[in-house]
Amino acid sequence: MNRAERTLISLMQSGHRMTAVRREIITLLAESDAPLNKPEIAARLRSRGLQPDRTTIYREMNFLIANAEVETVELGRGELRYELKDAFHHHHLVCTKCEKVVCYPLNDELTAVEQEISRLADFKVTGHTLEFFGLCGQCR
Amino acid sequence: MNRAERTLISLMQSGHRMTAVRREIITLLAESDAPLNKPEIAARLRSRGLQPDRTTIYREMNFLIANAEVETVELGRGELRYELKDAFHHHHLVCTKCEKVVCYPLNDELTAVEQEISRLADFKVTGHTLEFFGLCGQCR
DNA sequence: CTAAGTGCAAATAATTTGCAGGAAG
DNA sequence: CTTCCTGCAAATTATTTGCACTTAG
Repeated sequence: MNRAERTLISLMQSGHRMTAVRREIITLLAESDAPLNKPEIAARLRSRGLQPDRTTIYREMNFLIANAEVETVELGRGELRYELKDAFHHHHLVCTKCEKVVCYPLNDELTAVEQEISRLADFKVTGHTLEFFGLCGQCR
Repeated sequence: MNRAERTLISLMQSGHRMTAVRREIITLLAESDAPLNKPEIAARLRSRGLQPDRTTIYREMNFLIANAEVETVELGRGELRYELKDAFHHHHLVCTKCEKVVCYPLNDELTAVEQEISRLADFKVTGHTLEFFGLCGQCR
């Protein structure tokens, strides 16, 4: 069972309906190796024969986020990108020249830092975002 | 000489003009303890007696970024926030309940990670963004 | 004076909301 | 059948561009 199937089944088992738009958004996010923004999602739906109204995409992304199946990512351009929630926590390497994005998993390099913050700053850390910018192999 | 004055002088020494809007944006960013978005900047300019057109604010933020005096920050809401470039590299603690933001400096906790990325992923890291989310002392 | 900055209008794009009709289960 | 989903319209907000006028130096 792949990522898309797992997500589809999880939502249906929670009693949610499975519409064509919902199924295809989940599938195309599962097949993408980088987070996508809304225009990209709309374009990929079109190439799959679906042309939902923009409103539907807005509402569907909110639905998927509310149901914890999708996460947002920000890569420095003031826009939200979306990716399927994954089993493993990961970050991104963003090439500032060709804009390519690849995922990069980190384990507990930050847990010591987060504990130090809780201690020094009176702040209970529950999450973080970490993105790296630079030049990919082809662009350097 | 404070941060605002340093920025003003740096720009003028580079041959740039110092207009009222430019001076006040720099001053209010220097006085803010958290990055501001465009509506917040507009509101603070108004309370200082300036009501520039939105266009002017867009252009001025682009100018300050192009001249490396201001940086953008993204805090998970799909919008850009702006802060004066500081002498020390820092990150942010964002309270997910009251939305308060405080700065948090880190030294070289990530340099080992970045070196590992260069080695393992064929990617030359030139920068990163790191933001922490959680509950501040008053909200936990 | 002259280049840079500004306001205004216009065009475009992004986002949100309500409502009525359509579809999943 | 009943609830959820969807499209459409409308309102609001955000962003960009051109052009003529203003101002800093």
